[in-house]
Amino acid sequence: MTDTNQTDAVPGRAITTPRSGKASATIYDIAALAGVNPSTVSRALSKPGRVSAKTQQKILDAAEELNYQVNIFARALPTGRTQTVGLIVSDITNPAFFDIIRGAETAAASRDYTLMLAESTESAEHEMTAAKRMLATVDGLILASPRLANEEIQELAAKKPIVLINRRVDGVASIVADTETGVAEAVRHLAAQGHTSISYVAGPERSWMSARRWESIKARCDWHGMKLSQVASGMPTVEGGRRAAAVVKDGEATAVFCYNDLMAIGLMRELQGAGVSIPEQLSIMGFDNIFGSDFTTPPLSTIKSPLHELGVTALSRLLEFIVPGDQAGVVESSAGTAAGAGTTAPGAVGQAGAEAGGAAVAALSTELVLRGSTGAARPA
Amino acid sequence: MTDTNQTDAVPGRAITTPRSGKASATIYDIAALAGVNPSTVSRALSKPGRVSAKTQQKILDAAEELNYQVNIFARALPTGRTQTVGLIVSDITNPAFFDIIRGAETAAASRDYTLMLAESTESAEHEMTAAKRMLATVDGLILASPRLANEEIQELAAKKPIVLINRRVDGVASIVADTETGVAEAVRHLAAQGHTSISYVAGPERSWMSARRWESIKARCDWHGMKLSQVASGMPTVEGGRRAAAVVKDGEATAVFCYNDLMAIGLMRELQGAGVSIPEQLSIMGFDNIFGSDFTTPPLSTIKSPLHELGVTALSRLLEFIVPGDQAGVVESSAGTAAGAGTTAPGAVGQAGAEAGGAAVAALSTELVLRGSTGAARPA
DNA sequence: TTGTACGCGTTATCAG
DNA sequence: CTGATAACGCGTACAA
Repeated sequence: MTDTNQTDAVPGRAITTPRSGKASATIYDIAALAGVNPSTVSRALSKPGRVSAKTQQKILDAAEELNYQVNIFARALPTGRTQTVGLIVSDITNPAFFDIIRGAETAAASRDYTLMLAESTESAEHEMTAAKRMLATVDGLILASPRLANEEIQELAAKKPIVLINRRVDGVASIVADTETGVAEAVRHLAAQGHTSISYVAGPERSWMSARRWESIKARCDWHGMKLSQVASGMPTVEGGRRAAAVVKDGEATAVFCYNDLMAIGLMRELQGAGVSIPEQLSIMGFDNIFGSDFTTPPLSTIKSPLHELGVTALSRLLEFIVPGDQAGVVESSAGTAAGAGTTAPGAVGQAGAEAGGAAVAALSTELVLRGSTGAARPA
Repeated sequence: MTDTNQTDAVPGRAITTPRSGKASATIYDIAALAGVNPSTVSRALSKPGRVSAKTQQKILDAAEELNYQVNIFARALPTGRTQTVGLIVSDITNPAFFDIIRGAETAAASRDYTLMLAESTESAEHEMTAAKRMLATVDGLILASPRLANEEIQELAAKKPIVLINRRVDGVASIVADTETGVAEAVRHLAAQGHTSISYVAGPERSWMSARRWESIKARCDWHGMKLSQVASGMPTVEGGRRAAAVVKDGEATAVFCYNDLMAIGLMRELQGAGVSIPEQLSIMGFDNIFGSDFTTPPLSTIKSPLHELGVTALSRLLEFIVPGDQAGVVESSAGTAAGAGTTAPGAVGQAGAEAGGAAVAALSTELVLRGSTGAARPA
């Protein structure tokens, strides 16, 4: 049987489009069934304990029988809570994000929150549009590597709780991986291999993280007395990396850091296509350790980012703002710092920044992953 | 300055947690400002045209001034519409899905819908949980490669509009890529290279698409008089592919199809690790053409799926159910088939399946991408 | 502990 | 064409 049409199922049977899937049960229905008042039902279901054990049971049974399900919109109206959080990433197709996404999604699901996803396609404008749309619906928002200006982010943060990933903005909560450790290892390794001149292929201009990585590398190179230069900047994609190949090839550096793995892969492949052999003639180091970075030949040396943890942590942090009460969901129990920003009043000026539990920090640090794309420096 | 703490921003300034971001304007506010009745405002804003031009203008101006924004929850209460659709994928970290996700997200955003994302982590149970949670919130749902049983899917479809990707279930709308063309090309190619015995590494038991691909391959092999056997089945991941290596190695087949690229990559790498050279001793063919499939050595030959289009099309189709009115958003203008399932009454039995515009079909077909992992059959 | 009554922001159904 | 008014489903002071 040929099977070409892509739209429909078995012929003869129409696709069922439930116009009005029988109106699901309300607390009124269950109140009637249990012989109590709707408000009692509401109490029993939302704050267990403020109702007698037997009525509680009756209500629960009735709810079960009618397989009741709260109407979150009706609930959202009086409370403003939606049990939903948003996540905006700059590029869904960048594998670096899907670990973040999964981390956030998993953490959200485990706390009975639902995740809304949007992407900005590397555009500040799109990002703002998506953010605004989401803000109407969501209890809080996570911005991963946002391209927005600081003021725009603060503006958003004034409306709903916001947590940033890999970005710092005054007055806004943020989770950022510590680049220092990984970079220190990486530069030390390169130095040991005889490299003395390094270059950095930067990411987008608006990328806070790209600047941050540059700074870290710069600091370590200075320390080792190595020369560092930025040779280019472009889209954080494979194509962006390819575009940088020409400049890199003409440079004198014997090793190059790329803003991320995507660029590193693009750069490497383009260079190889032009006849330069990696790592004999040039060492290449990426960032993030994304899916596929070990598929290349040679496999990519890179600085691994705690992507998954970034997502999980950001979500936990966001939920702390939204539900100041519970401490659940945080995997590592940080030292002892109990009071977070959650308990401080709206405009309170507390020193919430002081807490940096040892465990949590370790979990968010970067780490060198040595593979085949780096090696000894070519003779001068 | 050392930069180790991952949680907070600049010291001295507390993180702002807007308890009550100034209650945004309601239609009452704008009614007062425009000197009309709230209900008139509602009309003017929701169904333009049913109000006089001048009051319309006054209202629009007032709304602009107060930068009014509908409260979607309040709206959802009477109407049931949320301007939100859900997408559930089986594995967020599978690159095959992110093109689908992006396609759906983009299409949704362009129609002013927001996308909710969840994953089932290859578990039917998780999938059901996620689906139920979403059902309460969304106007419709897309299930990409669901692991649910047919009855469960029909059960869901009875409540809200649902569109399946790469899965067929009686009575439920679905978008599936046509495997035939790509497979035909692939098998023909293998036959020309002298292969006479092929094997198939299957995906999960519950994967409808895995069975479908097997059938397509089987049909073509029969046609060419080639021998085909299924050697294994497992998780559709790199690891799953690795696990199949042992069995494949002992088999007599000189070429192997894998359920997807992830498995193909895993299989290839494991085999190479065991000393077998690809494609000299064994040809490997993947499915989907995911990100990274061209990074391997040799680069993977594969059958490309129209991932992005799958996402876009599924979303458009879903919206046709939700908003039967508009035809926008469909990129390719199909031949002439105007009437869709949208106009049929709830329980109507129409032959909605007959329409299969030429353009749309072509866009969803698969295609052979020949790279280095396939070659001439090894001598018997 | 439980019932009463009202508000949340919109849409929808009536009259006028 | 426009103005009242009643839902929509739930939370919650307040009273009993």
